Amino acid sequence: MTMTPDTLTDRLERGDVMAAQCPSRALLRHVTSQWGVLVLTVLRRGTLRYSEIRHRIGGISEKMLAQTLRTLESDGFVSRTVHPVVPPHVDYRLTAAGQEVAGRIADLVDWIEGNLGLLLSSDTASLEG
Amino acid sequence: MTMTPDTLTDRLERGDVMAAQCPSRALLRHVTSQWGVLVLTVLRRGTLRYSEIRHRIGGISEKMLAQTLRTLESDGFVSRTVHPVVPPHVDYRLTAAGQEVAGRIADLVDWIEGNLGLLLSSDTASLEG
DNA sequence: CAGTATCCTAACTGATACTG
DNA sequence: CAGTATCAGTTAGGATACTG
Repeated sequence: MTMTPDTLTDRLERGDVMAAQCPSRALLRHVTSQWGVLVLTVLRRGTLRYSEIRHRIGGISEKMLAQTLRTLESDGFVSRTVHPVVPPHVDYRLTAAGQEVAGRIADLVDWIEGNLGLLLSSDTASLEG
Repeated sequence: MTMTPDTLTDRLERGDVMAAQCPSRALLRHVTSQWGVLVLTVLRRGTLRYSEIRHRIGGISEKMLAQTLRTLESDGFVSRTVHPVVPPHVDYRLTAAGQEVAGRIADLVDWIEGNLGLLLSSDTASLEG
Protein backbone atom coordinates (compact mmCIF):
# COMPACT_ATOMS: atom_id res chain seq x y z
CA MET A 1 0.00 0.00 0.00
CA THR A 2 1.59 3.27 -1.12
CA MET A 3 0.96 6.55 0.66
CA THR A 4 -0.18 9.58 -1.29
CA PRO A 5 2.46 12.29 -0.98
CA ASP A 6 -0.04 14.92 -0.17
CA THR A 7 0.54 18.59 -0.88
CA LEU A 8 -1.78 21.17 0.64
CA THR A 9 -3.08 22.08 -2.80
CA ASP A 10 -3.82 18.41 -3.47
CA ARG A 11 -5.82 18.22 -0.29
CA LEU A 12 -7.81 21.36 -0.97
CA GLU A 13 -8.64 20.31 -4.51
CA ARG A 14 -9.68 16.89 -3.32
CA GLY A 15 -11.96 18.57 -0.78
CA ASP A 16 -10.03 17.22 2.17
CA VAL A 17 -11.87 18.21 5.31
CA MET A 18 -8.71 17.74 7.37
CA ALA A 19 -7.16 20.75 5.65
CA ALA A 20 -8.02 23.83 7.69
CA GLN A 21 -8.81 26.08 4.74
CA CYS A 22 -10.90 23.61 2.78
CA PRO A 23 -14.42 24.87 2.02
CA SER A 24 -15.82 21.50 3.03
CA ARG A 25 -14.92 22.42 6.61
CA ALA A 26 -17.36 25.32 6.62
CA LEU A 27 -20.15 23.29 5.03
CA LEU A 28 -19.58 20.53 7.54
CA ARG A 29 -19.66 23.00 10.42
CA HIS A 30 -22.97 24.38 9.21
CA VAL A 31 -24.75 21.06 8.85
CA THR A 32 -23.34 19.70 12.10
CA SER A 33 -24.05 22.86 14.06
CA GLN A 34 -26.18 22.42 17.13
CA TRP A 35 -29.35 23.69 15.46
CA GLY A 36 -28.43 22.77 11.89
CA VAL A 37 -28.58 19.08 12.76
CA LEU A 38 -32.05 19.43 14.24
CA VAL A 39 -33.43 21.66 11.51
CA LEU A 40 -32.27 19.26 8.80
CA THR A 41 -33.73 16.38 10.76
CA VAL A 42 -37.22 17.85 11.16
CA LEU A 43 -37.33 18.94 7.53
CA ARG A 44 -36.87 15.35 6.37
CA ARG A 45 -40.57 14.78 6.94
CA GLY A 46 -41.48 17.42 4.40
CA THR A 47 -42.17 21.09 3.93
CA LEU A 48 -42.65 23.08 7.11
CA ARG A 49 -43.36 26.67 8.04
CA TYR A 50 -41.11 28.72 10.28
CA SER A 51 -43.42 28.40 13.26
CA GLU A 52 -43.83 24.67 12.73
CA ILE A 53 -40.09 24.11 12.77
CA ARG A 54 -39.78 26.25 15.86
CA HIS A 55 -42.48 24.30 17.62
CA ARG A 56 -40.94 20.93 16.79
CA ILE A 57 -37.45 21.74 17.97
CA GLY A 58 -37.55 22.17 21.73
CA GLY A 59 -35.54 25.11 23.01
CA ILE A 60 -34.60 26.82 19.77
CA SER A 61 -34.89 30.62 19.81
CA GLU A 62 -36.35 32.71 17.00
CA LYS A 63 -32.98 34.22 16.37
CA MET A 64 -31.10 30.95 16.05
CA LEU A 65 -33.78 29.37 13.89
CA ALA A 66 -33.71 32.31 11.50
CA GLN A 67 -29.93 32.34 11.43
CA THR A 68 -29.66 28.58 10.91
CA LEU A 69 -32.23 28.62 8.12
CA ARG A 70 -30.40 31.45 6.37
CA THR A 71 -27.09 29.60 6.54
CA LEU A 72 -28.54 26.32 5.31
CA GLU A 73 -30.34 28.16 2.54
CA SER A 74 -27.20 29.94 1.38
CA ASP A 75 -25.35 26.61 1.41
CA GLY A 76 -28.04 25.15 -0.82
CA PHE A 77 -29.43 22.59 1.63
CA VAL A 78 -32.76 24.29 2.26
CA SER A 79 -35.06 26.22 -0.04
CA ARG A 80 -37.34 28.99 1.10
CA THR A 81 -40.66 29.82 -0.50
CA VAL A 82 -42.58 32.96 0.33
CA HIS A 83 -46.31 32.97 -0.33
CA PRO A 84 -47.35 36.60 -0.82
CA VAL A 85 -50.35 36.55 1.45
CA VAL A 86 -51.26 38.31 4.63
CA PRO A 87 -50.45 37.18 7.23
CA PRO A 88 -47.13 35.97 5.80
CA HIS A 89 -46.69 32.33 4.91
CA VAL A 90 -43.16 31.00 4.33
CA ASP A 91 -42.31 27.39 3.59
CA TYR A 92 -38.99 25.65 4.07
CA ARG A 93 -38.01 22.38 2.48
CA LEU A 94 -34.88 20.36 1.79
CA THR A 95 -33.19 20.64 -1.58
CA ALA A 96 -31.79 17.51 -3.22
CA ALA A 97 -28.44 18.14 -1.54
CA GLY A 98 -30.25 18.82 1.71
CA GLN A 99 -31.98 15.45 1.52
CA GLU A 100 -28.66 13.72 1.05
CA VAL A 101 -27.02 15.30 4.08
CA ALA A 102 -30.16 15.17 6.20
CA GLY A 103 -30.47 11.45 5.55
CA ARG A 104 -26.94 10.90 6.79
CA ILE A 105 -27.50 13.13 9.79
CA ALA A 106 -30.64 11.17 10.57
CA ASP A 107 -28.67 7.91 10.58
CA LEU A 108 -26.41 9.38 13.23
CA VAL A 109 -29.25 10.85 15.27
CA ASP A 110 -31.21 7.61 15.12
CA TRP A 111 -28.26 5.57 16.31
CA ILE A 112 -27.66 7.87 19.25
CA GLU A 113 -31.34 7.98 20.19
CA GLY A 114 -31.59 4.20 19.89
CA ASN A 115 -28.51 3.56 21.98
CA LEU A 116 -29.01 6.22 24.64
CA GLY A 117 -29.48 3.63 27.35
CA LEU A 118 -26.28 1.88 26.40
CA LEU A 119 -24.38 5.14 26.34
CA LEU A 120 -25.71 6.49 29.63
CA SER A 121 -25.16 3.21 31.46
CA SER A 122 -21.48 3.32 30.58
CA ASP A 123 -19.46 3.99 33.75
CA THR A 124 -17.53 6.70 31.99
CA ALA A 125 -20.56 8.59 30.72
CA SER A 126 -20.83 12.20 31.86
CA LEU A 127 -23.96 14.17 32.67
CA GLU A 128 -22.61 17.50 31.60
CA GLY A 129 -24.18 19.57 28.84
CA MET B 1 -51.56 6.05 10.67
CA THR B 2 -52.25 7.17 14.22
CA MET B 3 -50.22 9.90 15.88
CA THR B 4 -48.55 9.24 19.20
CA PRO B 5 -49.97 11.66 21.75
CA ASP B 6 -46.60 12.57 23.06
CA THR B 7 -45.99 13.72 26.60
CA LEU B 8 -42.67 15.30 27.49
CA THR B 9 -41.82 12.35 29.70
CA ASP B 10 -42.54 10.00 26.81
CA ARG B 11 -40.15 11.91 24.61
CA LEU B 12 -37.38 11.97 27.17
CA GLU B 13 -37.68 8.26 27.88
CA ARG B 14 -37.71 7.47 24.21
CA GLY B 15 -34.54 9.52 23.81
CA ASP B 16 -36.20 12.10 21.62
CA VAL B 17 -33.54 14.52 20.50
CA MET B 18 -36.18 17.14 19.72
CA ALA B 19 -36.91 17.49 23.44
CA ALA B 20 -34.63 20.19 24.81
CA GLN B 21 -33.72 18.38 28.03
CA CYS B 22 -33.05 14.99 26.50
CA PRO B 23 -29.56 13.64 27.23
CA SER B 24 -29.23 12.62 23.59
CA ARG B 25 -29.00 16.32 22.77
CA ALA B 26 -25.76 16.67 24.69
CA LEU B 27 -24.25 13.52 23.20
CA LEU B 28 -25.21 14.70 19.75
CA ARG B 29 -23.67 18.11 20.38
CA HIS B 30 -20.42 16.50 21.46
CA VAL B 31 -20.03 14.20 18.46
CA THR B 32 -21.14 16.85 15.98
CA SER B 33 -18.98 19.56 17.50
CA GLN B 34 -16.54 21.20 15.13
CA TRP B 35 -13.53 19.25 16.42
CA GLY B 36 -15.43 16.20 17.62
CA VAL B 37 -16.41 15.34 14.05
CA LEU B 38 -12.81 15.52 12.88
CA VAL B 39 -11.33 13.65 15.83
CA LEU B 40 -13.81 10.79 15.41
CA THR B 41 -13.07 10.74 11.70
CA VAL B 42 -9.29 10.47 12.00
CA LEU B 43 -9.56 7.82 14.71
CA ARG B 44 -11.46 5.54 12.36
CA ARG B 45 -8.17 4.50 10.81
CA GLY B 46 -6.95 3.10 14.10
CA THR B 47 -5.13 3.98 17.29
CA LEU B 48 -3.35 7.33 17.30
CA ARG B 49 -1.24 9.32 19.70
CA TYR B 50 -2.11 12.86 20.78
CA SER B 51 0.50 14.42 18.53
CA GLU B 52 -0.55 12.29 15.57
CA ILE B 53 -4.15 13.41 15.88
CA ARG B 54 -3.04 17.00 16.21
CA HIS B 55 -0.90 16.72 13.12
CA ARG B 56 -3.64 15.19 11.01
CA ILE B 57 -6.31 17.74 11.85
CA GLY B 58 -5.29 21.03 10.32
CA GLY B 59 -5.84 24.04 12.55
CA ILE B 60 -6.75 22.35 15.83
CA SER B 61 -5.13 23.85 18.93
CA GLU B 62 -3.68 21.85 21.80
CA LYS B 63 -6.38 23.13 24.06
CA MET B 64 -9.29 22.17 21.84
CA LEU B 65 -7.84 18.75 21.05
CA ALA B 66 -7.37 17.98 24.75
CA GLN B 67 -10.85 19.25 25.58
CA THR B 68 -12.50 17.34 22.74
CA LEU B 69 -10.70 14.11 23.63
CA ARG B 70 -11.74 14.43 27.26
CA THR B 71 -15.38 14.97 26.33
CA LEU B 72 -15.46 12.08 23.88
CA GLU B 73 -13.75 9.86 26.43
CA SER B 74 -16.24 10.71 29.16
CA ASP B 75 -19.09 10.02 26.74
CA GLY B 76 -17.61 6.61 26.06
CA PHE B 77 -16.71 7.12 22.39
CA VAL B 78 -12.95 7.17 22.79
CA SER B 79 -10.65 5.22 25.08
CA ARG B 80 -7.34 6.52 26.34
CA THR B 81 -4.36 4.35 27.15
CA VAL B 82 -1.33 5.68 28.98
CA HIS B 83 1.94 3.82 28.51
CA PRO B 84 4.07 4.54 31.58
CA VAL B 85 7.26 5.37 29.78
CA VAL B 86 9.37 8.45 29.48
CA PRO B 87 8.79 10.45 27.41
CA PRO B 88 5.03 9.93 27.81
CA HIS B 89 3.14 7.83 25.29
CA VAL B 90 -0.65 8.04 25.21
CA ASP B 91 -2.86 6.22 22.73
CA TYR B 92 -6.40 7.08 21.72
CA ARG B 93 -8.77 4.74 19.96
CA LEU B 94 -12.49 4.43 19.27
CA THR B 95 -14.64 2.30 21.55
CA ALA B 96 -17.35 0.10 20.04
CA ALA B 97 -19.84 2.95 20.43
CA GLY B 98 -17.27 5.32 18.99
CA GLN B 99 -16.91 3.19 15.90
CA GLU B 100 -20.65 3.23 15.37
CA VAL B 101 -20.96 6.99 15.53
CA ALA B 102 -17.70 7.64 13.70
CA GLY B 103 -18.86 5.44 10.83
CA ARG B 104 -22.02 7.47 10.49
CA ILE B 105 -20.10 10.74 10.74
CA ALA B 106 -17.76 9.49 8.05
CA ASP B 107 -20.68 8.82 5.71
CA LEU B 108 -21.69 12.44 6.08
CA VAL B 109 -18.15 13.78 5.71
CA ASP B 110 -17.52 11.62 2.65
CA TRP B 111 -20.68 12.81 0.97
CA ILE B 112 -19.82 16.45 1.54
CA GLU B 113 -16.22 15.99 0.40
CA GLY B 114 -17.37 14.09 -2.66
CA ASN B 115 -19.98 16.66 -3.62
CA LEU B 116 -18.06 19.81 -2.82
CA GLY B 117 -17.95 20.85 -6.45
CA LEU B 118 -21.68 20.44 -6.79
CA LEU B 119 -22.31 22.43 -3.63
CA LEU B 120 -19.94 25.27 -4.41
CA SER B 121 -21.20 25.64 -7.96
CA SER B 122 -24.70 26.25 -6.68
CA ASP B 123 -25.65 29.89 -7.28
CA THR B 124 -26.83 30.21 -3.71
CA ALA B 125 -23.66 28.86 -2.11
CA SER B 126 -21.89 31.18 0.30
CA LEU B 127 -18.19 31.60 0.89
CA GLU B 128 -18.48 32.57 4.52
CA GLY B 129 -16.85 30.58 7.31
C1' DC C 1 5.66 13.79 24.51
C1' DA C 2 1.46 15.08 26.38
C1' DG C 3 -0.54 17.78 28.22
C1' DT C 4 -2.20 22.04 31.89
C1' DA C 5 -2.73 27.07 33.19
C1' DT C 6 -3.65 31.58 32.03
C1' DC C 7 -5.33 35.23 29.47
C1' DC C 8 -7.86 37.28 26.07
C1' DT C 9 -10.98 37.92 22.01
C1' DA C 10 -14.61 36.73 19.08
C1' DA C 11 -18.52 34.20 18.26
C1' DC C 12 -22.60 32.04 19.77
C1' DT C 13 -26.78 32.24 22.26
C1' DG C 14 -31.06 33.66 24.44
C1' DA C 15 -34.50 37.20 26.04
C1' DT C 16 -36.97 40.90 24.93
C1' DA C 17 -39.00 44.24 22.17
C1' DC C 18 -40.30 45.70 17.88
C1' DT C 19 -41.82 45.68 12.49
C1' DG C 20 -44.15 44.70 7.92
C1' DC D 1 -47.01 35.01 10.88
C1' DA D 2 -42.34 35.62 10.15
C1' DG D 3 -39.21 37.60 11.10
C1' DT D 4 -35.33 41.79 12.62
C1' DA D 5 -32.86 44.73 16.24
C1' DT D 6 -30.63 45.20 20.31
C1' DC D 7 -28.39 43.90 24.39
C1' DA D 8 -26.08 41.14 27.72
C1' DG D 9 -24.15 36.77 29.32
C1' DT D 10 -21.75 32.50 28.26
C1' DT D 11 -18.91 29.75 25.86
C1' DA D 12 -15.70 28.54 22.18
C1' DG D 13 -11.38 29.14 20.67
C1' DG D 14 -6.43 30.50 20.07
C1' DA D 15 -1.71 32.00 21.77
C1' DT D 16 1.62 31.55 24.90
C1' DA D 17 4.08 29.80 28.65
C1' DC D 18 4.83 26.25 31.65
C1' DT D 19 5.03 21.16 33.94
C1' DG D 20 5.83 16.05 34.79
